[in-house]
Amino acid sequence: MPQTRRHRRPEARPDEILDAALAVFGEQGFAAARVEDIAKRAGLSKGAVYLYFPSKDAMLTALVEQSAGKLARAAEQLVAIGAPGDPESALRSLLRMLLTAMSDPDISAAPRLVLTEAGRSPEIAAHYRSQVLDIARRAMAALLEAGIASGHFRAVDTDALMRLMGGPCIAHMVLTTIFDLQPKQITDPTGMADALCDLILFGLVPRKETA
Amino acid sequence: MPQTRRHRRPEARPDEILDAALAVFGEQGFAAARVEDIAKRAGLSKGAVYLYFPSKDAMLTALVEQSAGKLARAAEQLVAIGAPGDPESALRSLLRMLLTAMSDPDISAAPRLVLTEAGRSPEIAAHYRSQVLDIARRAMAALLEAGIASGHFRAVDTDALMRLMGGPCIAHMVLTTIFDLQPKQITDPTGMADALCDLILFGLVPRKETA
DNA sequence: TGTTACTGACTGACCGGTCAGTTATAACGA
DNA sequence: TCGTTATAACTGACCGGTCAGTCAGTAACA
Repeated sequence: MPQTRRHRRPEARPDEILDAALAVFGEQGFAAARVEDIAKRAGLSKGAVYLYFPSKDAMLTALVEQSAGKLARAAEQLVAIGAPGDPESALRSLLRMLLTAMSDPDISAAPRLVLTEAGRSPEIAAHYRSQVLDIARRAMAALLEAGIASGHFRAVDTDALMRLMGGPCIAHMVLTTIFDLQPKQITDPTGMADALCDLILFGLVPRKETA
Repeated sequence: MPQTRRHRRPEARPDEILDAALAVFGEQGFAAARVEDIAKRAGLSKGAVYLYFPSKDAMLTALVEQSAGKLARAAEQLVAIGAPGDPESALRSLLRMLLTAMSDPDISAAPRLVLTEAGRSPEIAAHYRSQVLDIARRAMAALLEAGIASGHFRAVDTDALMRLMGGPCIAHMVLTTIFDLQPKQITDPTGMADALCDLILFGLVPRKETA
């Protein structure tokens, strides 16, 4: 008798299958991924997978939904962080959190998958847009407006700021995980976040006021 | 007799096929794209495509190589732009050029394809990295170092700056073409480039020196 | 004995790649 | 000018492999 019992926690199957699916989709892309490989990785046969999901497409949808939910919750926390009267450190926390997340292959796998599959599937794009991007944008807008109101920030365009903050996070993910281009000097994500934060706050041009 | 002559410029076929391939790969992704659809779009039958390319993979490779060549040449021009003693406007030109390119679906189609397929194909990733990213990084490093040497810029990390400048361009491409998220206030790419440039140069925190 | 969870052989559709055959044009000779 | 031959360019039916999805059967429990 094998030590792994067959009837052990069948209610955990969907999540186990989704974990496996995320790994395989991430490695091969959705179209090239084989359902049998996902099943193998989850310790099941192909047929068993179809007891829990009606189709391969449904696995991708469930995966995206799950990951969008997690990120949406994280984004809401960030809105809460933006509440106190120190927008500069709120911005720093936000960047640190985002870059740390993007540096972790386990966390960034789902967004990366969305990035590569959203072009092919409008509903995935729309879902992610409404569940993640819009929320992130609102969080940033709140942070920015609070900063402007308190005089800490200049009055700049929200979309420009969204691209300036979100862009480096996407770039970091793309450069590190897809092109294997590691930063030379700054190796940890927190350091990179701080360097970016410093640039975003104080700009490239030196200030004459200080000393 | 049909007005389209069969023997009309057969030497143009490879480029016509690549144009069609770029469109179809861009819409469906490489794996899901059908060679027959590419052939149809190029006004040929499937068999004819195989007179010019040995395999579907070869089409993708040729496509990436072609586009990488174009971008590499553009990047070299940008190094030349960085030469004069005004690094601020060089940076502005660079950002304008990149964002304008990323806003044009015809131009951004190839980088977008690389973005979605590089994860699955190490050789594409390596090729693009060496032919495009490394050159872009060198161009930015040259620009930054000139700016620092002349006292126009603070001494910041090259990789951080690369992410800060390249990131918004990638973000712009991803947000506009994949998620269909247009900026609210700033609609043209030049305006967005200028807004970003202003932020990158002068930062979010207001300066006390001026008035 | 019944039920739940699962297996893996199988089916059918799809698609990359091949190739025997077709067509349009050119080249040539009378 | 008109057959005849040669050939470059192309077609589309077909082959073979792959894989999503099915289902009859099996093993492990209660």
